Amino acid sequence: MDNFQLSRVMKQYQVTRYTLRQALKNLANLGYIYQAHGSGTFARPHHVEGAISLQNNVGLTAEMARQGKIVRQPALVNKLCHYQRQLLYLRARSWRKIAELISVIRQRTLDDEPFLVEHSYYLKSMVGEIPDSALKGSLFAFIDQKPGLKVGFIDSVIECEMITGTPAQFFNLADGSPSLVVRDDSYLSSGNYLRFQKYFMIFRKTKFFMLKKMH
Amino acid sequence: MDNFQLSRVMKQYQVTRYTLRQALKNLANLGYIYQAHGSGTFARPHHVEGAISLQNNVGLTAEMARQGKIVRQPALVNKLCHYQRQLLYLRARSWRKIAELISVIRQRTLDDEPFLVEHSYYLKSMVGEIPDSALKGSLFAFIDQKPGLKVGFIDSVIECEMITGTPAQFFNLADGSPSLVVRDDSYLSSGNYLRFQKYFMIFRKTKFFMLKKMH
DNA sequence: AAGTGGTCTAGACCACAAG
DNA sequence: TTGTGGTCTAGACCACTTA
Repeated sequence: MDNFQLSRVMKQYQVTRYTLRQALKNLANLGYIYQAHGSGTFARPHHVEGAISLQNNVGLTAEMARQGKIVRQPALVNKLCHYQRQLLYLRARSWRKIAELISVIRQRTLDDEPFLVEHSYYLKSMVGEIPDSALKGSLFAFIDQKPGLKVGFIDSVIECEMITGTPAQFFNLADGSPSLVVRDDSYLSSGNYLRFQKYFMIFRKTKFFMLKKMH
Repeated sequence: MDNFQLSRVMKQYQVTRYTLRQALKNLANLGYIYQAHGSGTFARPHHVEGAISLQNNVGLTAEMARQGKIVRQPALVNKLCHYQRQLLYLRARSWRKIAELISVIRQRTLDDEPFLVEHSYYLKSMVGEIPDSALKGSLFAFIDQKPGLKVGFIDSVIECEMITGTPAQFFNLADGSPSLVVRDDSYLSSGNYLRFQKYFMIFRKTKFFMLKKMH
């Protein structure tokens, strides 16, 4: 008579079925478990080795750290960081007016080998000035700590591009080599536009993972 | 006094807030609307032009058709379809035993130009024999119609690979050209393994889109 | 028949945003 | 203060799987 699992867990954690199902659904959407109608809820084998989950919300560094790999911003790179204001046409969705942007270019290594080049463009009206300490450390933490700057959702576009110039040099690749490119548009919880980013990733070391549930 | 929107919609469709919120959440997860805590629910501008949503569940053909583009399996390609049994080591997650597979190779065009090459490997114990009519038409429809073969979820891995041989020839590209590659592992609603697929996509015409919500 | 997942009603409290 | 989104309790019915 101890085999009804749901009731047991409900009692154990003192929650209703609704709450428990919300939690399980979140795990299912991330691919950690699956729910089979009529038979039960089951654990799933671990994810693809070395792949970056497109559904994670912990950031790239933490995502790779979970797999025992280290993403780092090498010391030499700090010299290359740009910190400048730009007056640009920002074309993001139906958003088409002149805005003052702050651009940041950073490079990162994976286990001390070249991994990605990140170009970020922040709306200055949103973030204000960015201190050097934030540039060298975690820009994510700097944004997150500012009141009213909670990122709500991000549009991502993934494609393959030929690279030249600085990214190619950082990767030790010839001009015209392919690269996986991710273009992100970040919005606040309020729906307001915050920034866009472009990640150039070294294609031989980059795999993206995602789970698709068929309604 | 007509400005309370949620109550109005609840009355209009005769549903409770729970049901309405489930529906809105589904739309939000697909990126069609966003919900801002305290202010309301808003429509979002249309998606990136020409991009393939990784979260769609309508199949590639319907996805592109929604954007006015036509994915087709050209007549000449049917001659190239393989239909053979193979005895292979199938390495899918913790699944590692000898299984009889049915392999299908198909090519597709986008607006009558080369677009992708699809390699599929079905567990014969699941699908049985596949008639020629299904190969030439919609394999998706054939699977879906068989009782007990409802696809529940799919693991996808996206990367960039150099291609040679048949895919390169179909794309009119030189050997060693880059290609976007998607590897899918499909599972039934019951959690049982069904098939794996590999899509080689012409990189200049391929963009993937997805929305990431930060809990 | 029993236990499960999927869906729904009805009602409640909190946090947040805007007038 | 009002209306919103986010979360939760309590209870219900249906569809599905398994014994």
